[in-house]
Amino acid sequence: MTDPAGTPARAFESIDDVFSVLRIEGHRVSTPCRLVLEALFAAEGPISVQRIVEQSPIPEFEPSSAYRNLERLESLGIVRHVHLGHGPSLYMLVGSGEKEFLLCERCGRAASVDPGELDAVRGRIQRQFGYRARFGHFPIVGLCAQCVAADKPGTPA
Amino acid sequence: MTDPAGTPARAFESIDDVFSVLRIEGHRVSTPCRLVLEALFAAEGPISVQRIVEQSPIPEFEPSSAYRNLERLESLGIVRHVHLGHGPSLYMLVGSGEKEFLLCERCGRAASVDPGELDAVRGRIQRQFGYRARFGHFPIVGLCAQCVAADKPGTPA
DNA sequence: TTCACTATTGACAGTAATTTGCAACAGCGT
DNA sequence: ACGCTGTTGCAAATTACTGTCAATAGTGAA
Repeated sequence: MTDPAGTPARAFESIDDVFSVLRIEGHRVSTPCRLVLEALFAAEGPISVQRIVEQSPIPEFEPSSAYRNLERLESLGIVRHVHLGHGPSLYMLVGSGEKEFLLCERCGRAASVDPGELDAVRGRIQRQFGYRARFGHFPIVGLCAQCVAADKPGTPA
Repeated sequence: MTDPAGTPARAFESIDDVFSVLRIEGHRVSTPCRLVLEALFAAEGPISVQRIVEQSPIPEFEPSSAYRNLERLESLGIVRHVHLGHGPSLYMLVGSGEKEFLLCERCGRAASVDPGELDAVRGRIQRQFGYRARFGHFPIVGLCAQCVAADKPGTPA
């Protein structure tokens, strides 16, 4: 909902939906491609290339192939990635529950929320600066409630 | 203004102020240390280690020394760094105009604003999620006014 | 001013996350 | 089943750092 002239944002019900799209677009559905998508469909949240590769049953599955597949899937609007802190990029399927992220720079915990929840924040930023903020690629970074509390003078660390 | 139990946030008028603090804290003012600070004082905005090193007149000045000095200066609250996009960390002096950043993920331009300008946004985020957001380390990322306009249906790319 | 102590350096190797080059291989339309 | 060419595995390259260590050079004291 509300995706003006952006990514298609179609939701894929199953892996086979994605395979169809890939073939229609003239791509091949290879084993690494399949493995990447299986990992993404199985994952709870955003996952790293390392996780994708090491949980695969085929030992010769290379990170470079995972990167190449993810890159293509991303260019087709099927996958996107988020940068949570200093670690590697984390990949997830588009459409299956759009999320935006708040990251605590102290404890490292990331909270994911539905985009609607950030519309007020986004609205204020757009009115004030003309920016349309997206917290799905780079999160909102700061201190979470717990770390804010731990920071308060009078509260011992 | 408003720095509850955080970094000292003293402003350094000159390089020599910094040198004094370093010596008082028991550190030595070496040539690389001097070069790093000169680069930071001369810079218009946040700069990379690469820029610091390659604009130095001493050819044997190593990036690793720059990193070590920046790390210490940062731990003393004299320097901080920001991540603008996928490139290397960018370093700047603390105190000489606290800034927070808005980054356009399309055109790559970063706008810097005074923290006060983001207080309304920050307040809303804190009330809604309990997070105290800081956009001085990771920026607000989205589309700037120009790129939003270019994105509008009816406006050719 | 010289001395000695040791923080800091240059040089270089190491690491993590990717990216690139290329010959061999394997999807897929026919 | 065939063959075209998109993809792969493998290896080497790249980028942004981080770690090691003997040599050097700031600093306070003599």
